[in-house]
Amino acid sequence: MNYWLIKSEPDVFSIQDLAKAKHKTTHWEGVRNYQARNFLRAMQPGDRALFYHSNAAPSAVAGVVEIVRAAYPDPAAWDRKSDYHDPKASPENPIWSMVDVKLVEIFPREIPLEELRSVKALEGMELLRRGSRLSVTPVTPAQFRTVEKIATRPPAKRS
DNA sequence: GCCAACGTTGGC
DNA sequence: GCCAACGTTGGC
Repeated sequence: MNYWLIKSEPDVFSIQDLAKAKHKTTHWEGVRNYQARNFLRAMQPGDRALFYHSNAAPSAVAGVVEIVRAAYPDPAAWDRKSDYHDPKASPENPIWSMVDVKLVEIFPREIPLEELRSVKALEGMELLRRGSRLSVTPVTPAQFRTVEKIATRPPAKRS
């Protein structure tokens, strides 16, 4: 089983929206970056992912989801009316993939980016890399456990 | 809203 | 295949 981190702008789709969705499940559509797509394709049912709110105030990890369906074609790619439309995509040549994810938990408190940066055990996390923009990234089991642990206890005192 | 970092496009 | 121009992401 592998661990990941997936980003979403809460104004577009938040973890609270996921909690309200049917079966607390959604299609993770709209990934339009090849590297991120390839990570989507490496996901397997049972894998878990941190749900990160980007472009938020503050940006933060908000909870955990489970991958419940492996990658399959993202039909929004050839939907002319979709924000995620790609003129090069078609049903015969889907280009882009999506997975289905299901809510596991909303953390009792969000962990802001600034706090993640202060945690020694999270050094090297792709999200924290300077200029990192990938919306789907792998996370090590140790990093995943560290984030889960931090989420269930009060914020550390900052020096 | 600004802007740095990054990815993509297209002329050559 | 290089690289400038452009578009997007996302922190702040």
